[in-house]
Amino acid sequence: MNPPSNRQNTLTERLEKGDLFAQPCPSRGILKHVCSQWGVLCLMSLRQGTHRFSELRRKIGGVSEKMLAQSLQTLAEDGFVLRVSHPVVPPFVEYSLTPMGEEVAEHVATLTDWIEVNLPRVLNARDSL
Amino acid sequence: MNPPSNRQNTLTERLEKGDLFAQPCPSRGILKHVCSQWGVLCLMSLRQGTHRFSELRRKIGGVSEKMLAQSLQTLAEDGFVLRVSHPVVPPFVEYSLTPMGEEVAEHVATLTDWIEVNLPRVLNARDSL
DNA sequence: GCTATACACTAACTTTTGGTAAGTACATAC
DNA sequence: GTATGTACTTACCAAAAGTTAGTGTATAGC
Repeated sequence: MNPPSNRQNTLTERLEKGDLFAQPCPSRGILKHVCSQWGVLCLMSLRQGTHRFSELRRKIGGVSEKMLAQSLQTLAEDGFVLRVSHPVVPPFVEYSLTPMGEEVAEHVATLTDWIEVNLPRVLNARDSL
Repeated sequence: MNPPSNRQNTLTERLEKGDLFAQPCPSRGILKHVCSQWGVLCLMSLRQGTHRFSELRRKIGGVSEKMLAQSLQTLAEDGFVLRVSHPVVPPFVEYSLTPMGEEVAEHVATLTDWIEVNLPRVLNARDSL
């Protein structure tokens, strides 16, 4: 008969489900990675299949190599993107979505689709200010 | 005579539907506003009803007044948020979602919900690196 | 009457992040 | 032998985000 909740348990319980309104919640970080300008574009690109680094670079207009590498790295760390490096020269690296990545990407896609088709409405709203 | 407005026409045509992969597309800006750290939190808060500035400030853990004001302003400019200022003293300002705001907010919510419930999976993926 | 607080901001300043340009090693094409 | 492509990294600078303090007025507590 132990007291059921020590500090560990309450912390774990708290983290079982995220709360974005809570300042220290790690879900905020994930949201940042997924919603970052280049993060969403990476996810959207990879939804159409495996890509090499340079393919992504050409596809995503305006990314710098630094930001692309950084975005892919954080997405890989979060388990959304799989990085496969073939040890050849010149370098050959393939990026693809993990199953978890496909899930988020799908939700992100519905959002970006909405924005793309409703662009005129938004521009209209801006004009009529 | 005067410069032809066919430039505006081609521009308008181009902007009829956005393309996030295109560098100069204004949908990128909208995405930034909607997906910004405080932008999403504002939308999620307002989905639960009209709020005053200070209510939002208390609800969204960790926002500074500057960033909250800025986020609400850009969301209002894009037509997602309605700002109603009652000319009384002390100030009384109410923020709510426009119909268009409710639409985006819904899509953002499915994303944030996914992140909140799948937090453990992501944290797990990070640990097993 | 006097101080404190609440309200919704804004402005000045500092820190963090994002973006740009260049460098790396090696291979193929011209 | 020069140019190009590959997947990055590093140093540097500009832009964004965060922090702190201030604004004017009205209620609340002492």
